[in-house]
Amino acid sequence: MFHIHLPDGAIRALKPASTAADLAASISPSLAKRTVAARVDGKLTDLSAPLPDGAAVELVTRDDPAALELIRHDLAHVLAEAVQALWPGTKTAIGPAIEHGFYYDFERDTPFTTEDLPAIETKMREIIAAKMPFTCEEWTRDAARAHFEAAGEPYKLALLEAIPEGEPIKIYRQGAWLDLCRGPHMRHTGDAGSAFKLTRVAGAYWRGNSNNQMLSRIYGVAFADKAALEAHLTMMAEAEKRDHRRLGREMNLFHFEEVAPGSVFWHAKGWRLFQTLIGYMRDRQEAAGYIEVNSPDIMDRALWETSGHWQNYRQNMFLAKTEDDRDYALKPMNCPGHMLIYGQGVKSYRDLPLKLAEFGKVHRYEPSGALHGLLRVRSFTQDDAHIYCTPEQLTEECLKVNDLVLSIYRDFGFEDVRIKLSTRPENRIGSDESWDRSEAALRAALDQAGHPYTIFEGEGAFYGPKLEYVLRDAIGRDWQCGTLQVDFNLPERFGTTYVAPTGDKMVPVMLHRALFGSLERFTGILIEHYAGHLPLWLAPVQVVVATVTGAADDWATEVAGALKAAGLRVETDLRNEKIGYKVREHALQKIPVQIALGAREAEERSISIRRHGTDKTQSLPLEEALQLLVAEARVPGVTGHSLCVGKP
RNA sequence: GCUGCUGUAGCUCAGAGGUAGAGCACUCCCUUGGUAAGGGAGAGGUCGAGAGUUCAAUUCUCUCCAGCAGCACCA
Repeated sequence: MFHIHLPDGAIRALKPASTAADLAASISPSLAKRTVAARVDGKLTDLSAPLPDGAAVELVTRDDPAALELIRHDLAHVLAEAVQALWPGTKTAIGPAIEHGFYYDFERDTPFTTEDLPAIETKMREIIAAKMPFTCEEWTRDAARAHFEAAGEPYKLALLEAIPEGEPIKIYRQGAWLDLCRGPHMRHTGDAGSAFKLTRVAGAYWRGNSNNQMLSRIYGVAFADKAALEAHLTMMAEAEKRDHRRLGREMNLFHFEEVAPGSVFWHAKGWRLFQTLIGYMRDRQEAAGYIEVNSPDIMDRALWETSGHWQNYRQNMFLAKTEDDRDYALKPMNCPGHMLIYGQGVKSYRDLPLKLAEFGKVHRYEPSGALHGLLRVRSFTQDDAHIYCTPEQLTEECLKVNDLVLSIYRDFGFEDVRIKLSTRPENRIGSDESWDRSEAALRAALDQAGHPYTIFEGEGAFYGPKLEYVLRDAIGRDWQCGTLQVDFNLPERFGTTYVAPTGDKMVPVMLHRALFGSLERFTGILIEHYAGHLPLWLAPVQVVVATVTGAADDWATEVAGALKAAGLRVETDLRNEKIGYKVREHALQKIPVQIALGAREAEERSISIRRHGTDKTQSLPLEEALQLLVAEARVPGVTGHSLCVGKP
């Protein structure tokens, strides 16, 4: 007899070679109607595939989260059929489901434009309405090769050749159209539903390799139902509202110019935010035993040859040749400078771990297409530090960095942090043995910390493996910020040593680490994370004191003076405008606290306070408000009382 | 860097082969007004840069620069 195990533990007897569709039908007609696929022994499969005897089968209905991937993948096929119906001869490459939707890559003499999308979408809806059944066939390699050769589909042929010998070659049909595909698919094109939208066209390299042919990619978003699609589109609109490039302009924080692509012009308010972050980090690092140093921006080629940057990183460096024909380079990293600072004087094991920190501005010639507001620039300030320690101290130092970085992110409300471990890349310096040790040290620290992590093979820096800290913002987007890298190579290249207890000269291990990563980037992330509504301690202007009438000018000046004396960042607005006008303007500037003063307040020596994001006002004595605001404006972290006033 | 798109006033955007417009912002005047836009007047642009076609180019063509989306790369 033929048995199937159901998720609730029940065992069901069916006729041999039954399919999941038969199983659903045997349970109930309504279930059969809603079921679009099955999970057989944990793996998603077609409803029409024969079940193995004794399999654990879970029926997947269309509203199952697992069906979402099928919806998106089905739509990719529908998209390809629509495109080939509209433009016969278009070559197809690959079309997977992705986060939020799907895409398909095509090759065509003239790439698609957004004007083509409505027609394609209409065609897709026709194909969906036709409810063409998806059927799976297994072909021989020769048959498949013959078919795709005849069809003029070189990318399919390449994909076919990449399928290992012995694996089945599956063809999915929907009506007259077919595709080489691993599957699974739902019952018919109608199951894909109508909650989708083609969003954009873009170029994409065949197989993701920039040496390959550029294909034309069409993207779509898709969800199980209209509500989810709407929610996603709303979320996209929300992300656009938070765009730091737009908020940066509106809030007068920074701007960019054509003469300096990828370099920030910080306005007074943006710079204050930037410096507040530096002040905060300086406090946290000082408490963690770091000492701050500073190294030159431009250094001779010889240094970069010693460090290996000249050989391995030159295409990313800004070079400077002087009148006397000497080659300099703007530093793309701070580490070589720190090597020279370490190298001054003899270091003892008693000096270790030595933690040199620098808010160094580095320049990297990034590809033009990579630039993106503050998030990807060509000159940026790192909260960089290099920790020199003994091999015995290595794991503990990694752990300390890990604790520090997570604690710092928490101060900004980033609780959800993922860690990536990137191992040795092809283009690298140093022996395999030192790479073994470096990678092992990072693993050991992570295991001890008990924090889960994901390994990315071959993605380390050329001098060492690295941890990367990815944090998730208020609307669920991921941002890569901090990094921790182990380096056995640079100390060797620079001949760096310390005197061990035995009196022998030993080579220290070095850690590179940055917690914000790039101050520019982190500022941009914060703007988006907070949607411009910065917490009081970060807001460049914390309080605006605005008058209702000229009669309150003196009182407003006095109030502002008292707030300033208490260390708050305050501006006054005594303009000849109505209070509603002033309130609106400062609300648009996302000023956290507005204080409105009229004849009444001047008379009572009180203040009327209004918090950003509300339309409520509260009347308070000045003293009380002062205490409240000062407490709220306190910088989190170690000293807890620094307001960064007058800090560099 | 690659593919596609875009570049007109501080911002958001119209516009046409015959040397430019709107709203907001800005300046000035009137208004002293109680929590998201009071009224009036005014000023403001080598139409991203260079070349070409044309009697004439901001408009058409080409090259470059920058930006946007994606790819690739990356903090």
